[in-house]
Amino acid sequence: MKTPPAQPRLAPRRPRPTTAGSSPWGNAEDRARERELKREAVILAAARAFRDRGYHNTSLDDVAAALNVTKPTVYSYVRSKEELLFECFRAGVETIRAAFLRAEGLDASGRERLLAVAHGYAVAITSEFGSCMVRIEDQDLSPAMSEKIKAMKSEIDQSLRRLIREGVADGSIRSCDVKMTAFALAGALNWIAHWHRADDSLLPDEIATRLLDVFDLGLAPRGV
Amino acid sequence: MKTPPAQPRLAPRRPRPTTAGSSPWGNAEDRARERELKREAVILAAARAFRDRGYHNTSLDDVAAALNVTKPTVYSYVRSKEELLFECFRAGVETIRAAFLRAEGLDASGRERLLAVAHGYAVAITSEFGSCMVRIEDQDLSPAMSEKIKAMKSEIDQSLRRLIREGVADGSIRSCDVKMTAFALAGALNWIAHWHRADDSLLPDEIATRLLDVFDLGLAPRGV
DNA sequence: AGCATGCCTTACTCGCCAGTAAACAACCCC
DNA sequence: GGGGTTGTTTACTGGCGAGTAAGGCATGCT
Repeated sequence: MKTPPAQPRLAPRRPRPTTAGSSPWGNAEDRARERELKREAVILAAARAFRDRGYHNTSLDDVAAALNVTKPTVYSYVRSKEELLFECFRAGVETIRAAFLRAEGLDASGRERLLAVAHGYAVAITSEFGSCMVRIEDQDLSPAMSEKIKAMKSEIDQSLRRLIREGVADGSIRSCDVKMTAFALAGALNWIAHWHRADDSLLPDEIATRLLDVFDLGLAPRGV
Repeated sequence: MKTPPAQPRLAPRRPRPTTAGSSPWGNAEDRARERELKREAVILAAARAFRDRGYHNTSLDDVAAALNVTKPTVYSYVRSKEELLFECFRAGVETIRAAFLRAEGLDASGRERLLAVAHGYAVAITSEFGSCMVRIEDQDLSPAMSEKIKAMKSEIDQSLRRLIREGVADGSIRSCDVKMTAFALAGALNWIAHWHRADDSLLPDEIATRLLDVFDLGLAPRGV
């Protein structure tokens, strides 16, 4: 790794702060903001690397290189590789949680809300954080972190089951094994991360619609 | 790791060959057979460890310890850790391929054959090799091995799609996006490996039936 | 100017683990 | 009972990568 001082090493300090020098206004919080942006960039770069090469096949040197910085710089934004993985997971969960919040407020039948959630879920999985999240195995984290992750996964699972139960209750979903149906749906959705490529010919929206088609009909009561 | 010669270290050479000493019959092939059994035991132990703790969190010392032997012994049955992973994958694929062979000969509609395959698939995933196989990421293997694995995965995918197409052709499956439907089904099935535990209250057969229920109805033509 | 403060760098340490060398023990057949 | 063979052990090497220490360089305040 002999890199004589060639290469215009990006970010040798930003040339000037975002708010021009004319503003003597306390830019301490300006800097905190910039720091947060950089932290997010680190997490995004990690998510991409973890998704493409896997957690264990990615060294923090790789992540740093993708950002044109060196490893200790990465360590100034996260405490450990594990924290980095956890943040990727959290970001992925956040996009899915958003799908729930969006659809749960809808004034529609249980089945319609479930499918709206699933649609948003599917789209989320095609994103960088979403696909990274699905691949994360809790065995790779310390017991403490692992518990947190399991709790978040469980929360999503429980929300799915609740929606299904509500659909069954209001008659928009035929009677079924709620747990298994939730697993089947979550499996079909999560699995997207294993075959979807960014250069796919289908848009995420189209993927979601076609993938969920079989569930749409499979969940509806007979004769509808 | 100071282990003074205590502990009754299993398998300090089997006390006597399977065929008693009375048989002077060439036991060269008897030994080859025994060797093959041991090799399979190594692969099974690896599959269990990989499934429980993940490939990267499992050292060959771990695998050896599970067999009450030491690492070099493991190396006398496989060339490398990668080969071990590949053999686990192959064993998993084999059980699934068997499900295809069993169901494809059936004299039934495309949908019935598809669901029979899926049922066998689901049961296979609950097995040690099946669940291990699903978790294997091809990023963890050398390019050569990775290609082999991708080819095998693709073969399974193509077989699923073919069954779906046949079902559509004979009218037992409603018109649908074949590729997406195959992905949805494969996802629901593969995902079993991520939630199923050996001590599950449901038998694999029951799991398969209930999980596939939504597909059964979702694939059937309307009004059937 | 000159001190303080972040930020980023080069240059390490240290543990883990895949893979290997060589010795050692049991078996087999003559 | 020796010599070959096979299976297993103890005891190593070598590299990779997570994490750290310490210095340097720009900015910015006074």
